[in-house]
Amino acid sequence: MSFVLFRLEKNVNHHPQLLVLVRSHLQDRIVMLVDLDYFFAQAEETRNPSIRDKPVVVCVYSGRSEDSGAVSTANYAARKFGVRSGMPIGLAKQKLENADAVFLPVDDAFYEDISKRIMSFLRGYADSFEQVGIDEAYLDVSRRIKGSYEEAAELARRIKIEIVTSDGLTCSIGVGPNKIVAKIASDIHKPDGLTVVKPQQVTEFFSPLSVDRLIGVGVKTTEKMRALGINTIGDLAKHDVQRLIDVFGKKVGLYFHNASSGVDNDPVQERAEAESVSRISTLKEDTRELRLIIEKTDRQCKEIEAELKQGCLTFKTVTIIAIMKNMSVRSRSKSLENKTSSVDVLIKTVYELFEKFLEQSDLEIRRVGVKVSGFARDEKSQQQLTSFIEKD
DNA sequence: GTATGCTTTCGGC
DNA sequence: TTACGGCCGAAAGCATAC
Repeated sequence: MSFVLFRLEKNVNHHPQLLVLVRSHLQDRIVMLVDLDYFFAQAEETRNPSIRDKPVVVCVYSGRSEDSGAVSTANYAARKFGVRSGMPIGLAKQKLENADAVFLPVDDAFYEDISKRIMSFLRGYADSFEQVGIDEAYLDVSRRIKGSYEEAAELARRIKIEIVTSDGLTCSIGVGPNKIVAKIASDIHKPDGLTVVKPQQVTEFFSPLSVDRLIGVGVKTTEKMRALGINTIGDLAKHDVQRLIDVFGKKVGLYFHNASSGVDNDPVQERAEAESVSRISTLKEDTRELRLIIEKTDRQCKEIEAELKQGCLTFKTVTIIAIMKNMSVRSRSKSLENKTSSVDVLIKTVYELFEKFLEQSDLEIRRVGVKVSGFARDEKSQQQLTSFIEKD
């Protein structure tokens, strides 16, 4: 994206008026990030208000034993006890001993339903719209707000009221000149926050923040940066670009450099359809027995087939995923000669990949998964579906 | 030299 | 003291094909 911008500016350098036009169009944006607070847990609170004041922990149970699985989301009452997303359920239970906590299984269909309603009216407030995951969305409101941050804040307040009124949920909103600033702004006062960062405030706002506030900076990258003496976003902004590129690679290094100064030309736009579909699940026990693995993956293949059928999609590449006893992740993939939608081909390919994989490794396997990618529309089944709908 | 495929790693939600 | 989900995408390094 920044490459396109560079070429544009280079070409219009001979035409000063055009340059101003391009620049103002790209730079004077107002972007909003709306993030539904602790979404799954809050959704559960609306369904059963009596749990509102208790610690609520929404879990993905793996089914292996009573408490095996991980925490998906916890409300703030639970977070006060140190409960975090991704944490083992058993550990969360220990932290919440005698706290009168509520543990609930995830109910994806319920959350999806709420999300769809909210996203569809949010879309109506934006010049352009980009949903991220189930509970977040960017709104480019530049045109309808005409460059006024005061009006943007007013719109944000209206949106917050509308979400509370329609679905009883609070959200946190960040407003800024681009997606990165809006995202970090939304993060700063949670829950039920509203933070507006104007262009001239970006440097002051960013400098003292820890680098891990940036999207793309997780545990590993934070460690690497710490080793380079980079702790805050301000430190990152002062660091030599070439050094960042040497350490993190060209694309990521440049991204860190620009992001740290609050520079981001990434447009707000609807995301494309998914490029892969996968299923992964935990085995009853760790094993190296092909039969037990295939029992699980056969079901996964059938689920994947059903999902692809809805979009009339064929696939080209099959990947198997194995999470070993020690939690290390392994994968193997194969690209087929021809695109297909056949579940039999999928099942057979998965079998062969796992058979070969087992010969190459000697650790027991804990979780297994199947992924397909390289999609294309299957025109034949699309026509059948269309004529079926027309007849109806 | 370029395009594509395969595998791994990292990170977001 | 341990404990441990299920998705998704981006990118890099390497191998191979053309």
